[in-house]
Amino acid sequence: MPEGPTIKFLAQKLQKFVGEKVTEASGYGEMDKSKIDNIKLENIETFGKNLIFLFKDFFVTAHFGLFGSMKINERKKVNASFALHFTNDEINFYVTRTKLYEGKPQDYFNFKTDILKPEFDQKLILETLQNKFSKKMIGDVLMDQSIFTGVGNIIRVEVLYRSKIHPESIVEKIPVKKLKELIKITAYYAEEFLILMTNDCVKKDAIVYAKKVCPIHKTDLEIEKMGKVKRTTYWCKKCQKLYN
DNA sequence: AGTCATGTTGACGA
DNA sequence: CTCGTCAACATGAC
Repeated sequence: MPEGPTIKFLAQKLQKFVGEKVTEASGYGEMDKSKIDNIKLENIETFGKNLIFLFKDFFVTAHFGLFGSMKINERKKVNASFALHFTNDEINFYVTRTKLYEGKPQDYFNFKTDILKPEFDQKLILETLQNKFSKKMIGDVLMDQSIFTGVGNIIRVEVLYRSKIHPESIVEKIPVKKLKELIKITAYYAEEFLILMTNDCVKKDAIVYAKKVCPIHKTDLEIEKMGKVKRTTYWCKKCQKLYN
């Protein structure tokens, strides 16, 4: 269900709970929930595909994996893996993995890599690509959460098409100008994705993801589980140049 | 009904 | 030790 923008969308929906008192937490997940006991929810934010609930001295991350979902004041038939209870409300999470951390998110996460944060640092991303990922295929690197935090398969496929870069291109062979363009387009498309979320148009408005034909050339798209990520990748070999 | 998926982790063996 | 492979995940859309 989630890529970074999906999680940010959920975080926005939950803002009304900020400042409220959490009476208790429940769920079959293994995380120790004893500290969440009549405590104020200080803030809700995100890091990539993690939803973050901040309390005074600690915080909890919630990750949806592939099947995760969330309901506000509604329950599904199956038990929740995690739930936050308020005096009159509850937030239920299904198939969601949670983890509790002491301290602040900034102690653990570098917001400069998060494609949806104002702190997203395009120059840092370019340097990291050149220094640590130069021999790798760009289609693989885009899915790496340590450098493109929040990118999922839809974003990966769409930004490669929009940048006209073949997914199997090797990072060091791609002209710097093209790499910069790719990074910029990734941040831009992440914002677009978030807007499309509100109208449920992400898949409908995707250009190549889960499509069959390139809209420019009217020719069949390549559809393959490429690289190490082995995720279904859609590309047009006429539009997207292979640098290798 | 079978298949496939917006994701990650941990087990296992080479 | 490190890498590839595979399953698992109270799932859900087509």
